[in-house]
Amino acid sequence: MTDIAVVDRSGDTKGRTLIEAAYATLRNEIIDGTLEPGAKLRTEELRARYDVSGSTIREALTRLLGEALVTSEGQRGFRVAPASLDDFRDLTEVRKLIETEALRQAIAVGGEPWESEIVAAFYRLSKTEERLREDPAGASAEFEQRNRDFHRALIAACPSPWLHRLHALLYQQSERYRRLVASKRAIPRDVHAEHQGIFDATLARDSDLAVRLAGEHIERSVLALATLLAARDREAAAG
Amino acid sequence: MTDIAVVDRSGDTKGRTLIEAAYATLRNEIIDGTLEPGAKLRTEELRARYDVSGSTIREALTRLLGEALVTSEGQRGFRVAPASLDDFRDLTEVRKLIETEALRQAIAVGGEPWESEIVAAFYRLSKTEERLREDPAGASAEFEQRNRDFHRALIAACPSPWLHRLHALLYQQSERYRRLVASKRAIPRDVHAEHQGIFDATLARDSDLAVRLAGEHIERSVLALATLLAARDREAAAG
DNA sequence: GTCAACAAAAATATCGATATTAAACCGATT
DNA sequence: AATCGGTTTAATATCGATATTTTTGTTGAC
Repeated sequence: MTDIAVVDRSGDTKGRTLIEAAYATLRNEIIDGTLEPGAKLRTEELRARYDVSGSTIREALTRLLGEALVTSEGQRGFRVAPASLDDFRDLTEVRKLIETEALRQAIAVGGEPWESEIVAAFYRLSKTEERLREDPAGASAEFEQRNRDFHRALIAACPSPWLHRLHALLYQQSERYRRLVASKRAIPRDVHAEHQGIFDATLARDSDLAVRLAGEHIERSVLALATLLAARDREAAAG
Repeated sequence: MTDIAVVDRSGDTKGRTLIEAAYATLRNEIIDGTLEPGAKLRTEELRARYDVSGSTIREALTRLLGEALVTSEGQRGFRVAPASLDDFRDLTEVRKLIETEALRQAIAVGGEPWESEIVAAFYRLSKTEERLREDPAGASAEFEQRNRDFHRALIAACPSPWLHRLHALLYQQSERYRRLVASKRAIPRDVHAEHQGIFDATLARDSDLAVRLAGEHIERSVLALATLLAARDREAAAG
């Protein structure tokens, strides 16, 4: 006679089913770095932490397998997917390919509702960027959310479900790396100006320019991480 | 030591763990059409059929979720992913994008080992194509295998793990549609000639031509399915 | 000291049963 | 006839325990 008759909906962990809840929590913790790349994911430990059964955890982990956020080897359990600069470089190139194609298609067919959604998303993002300048730590989660919304709004009019699916997959992957950079206060970038450029070009229906700017925007994040890691290596060597 | 722990499991239904075995079998049955698009996947039924426990089936199904071969809705269980001409059209466009990019990169950096693997794969494929002409039903599984091997060999030298991953995902999806066409005896296509063209252009390192031919090759399968479905609709209307 | 063989110990994979939820049914009411 | 409520039935989601496999640790030989 345990007490859980109604699914506990505490915190950011939404999901009507227990598996979905565990899945969402786990995913967040992997993306925001709480669970570090390569870390072993013991079912017993997680089971205790989330207060659910082993099979429930197992199924949540299996889902993350499909999103390449965890790996699983034979009879040796699960781990958080490893992260490396090489992987990020590769990921970024492919994301650029997908995202720019989606953007091009969106610009080609998007109508007024699409445009106004972009305007709204850009406005919200800009507001959060201001807040971020005052309170870098506090507004960070909100910034990630709105950044994602803005990028999604840009390509929302792209008619290809598969492009959207792949984009979601790749974006999520890169979000993990981005947070790593953000948490370690990397070189300051004028992200707002970059967004503004993409925004203007998109609404002006200038495909080539929008695609070019978006591509550069995506690439810059790699540069940021590479610089960060290089600096860390130097520190490690010196200290 | 970089580890891509994704087991190859191409084709066969064996696997070290029961879950993997169930997963492989299920996947094959979905791809080859034994389990029809949209069909309900009751755990109890599958449990009995494969003689394993419910959770085992459940986990196998969850894996297929990540490959978009099954869908799952809230508390309403699993189904085989639906198939439609629209989906196939979309899928094909995106696959073209990925596969041609991978091919371009492979041609740019591939060395002699890559070339010789292509020659070997092309030879094997050609042999099977001959056999297929005599025994259309019997050699079909082998043809699928070798066709896949050939396409994979073409892009094997592409250095991007993410492109390979996406390609595998999309290729698998389209394989399901292709088998549908094959089983219904569609309009005859000179697939061999198409393969020959891609083969020649690739070994000649003519990126633009190879990419163009590969793109057309991929597109033709859509045409085949569209024609087939149109014919079926006419029959249904008439009969 | 290194290695191998083997015995605990830990972790994973798998099971069968139970609790929860959605679907099917069915009669009463408008 | 169609719709609404409540009841039964079927299916799913979840659990806790067991069977297997991997990892760890120890001892004895070389």
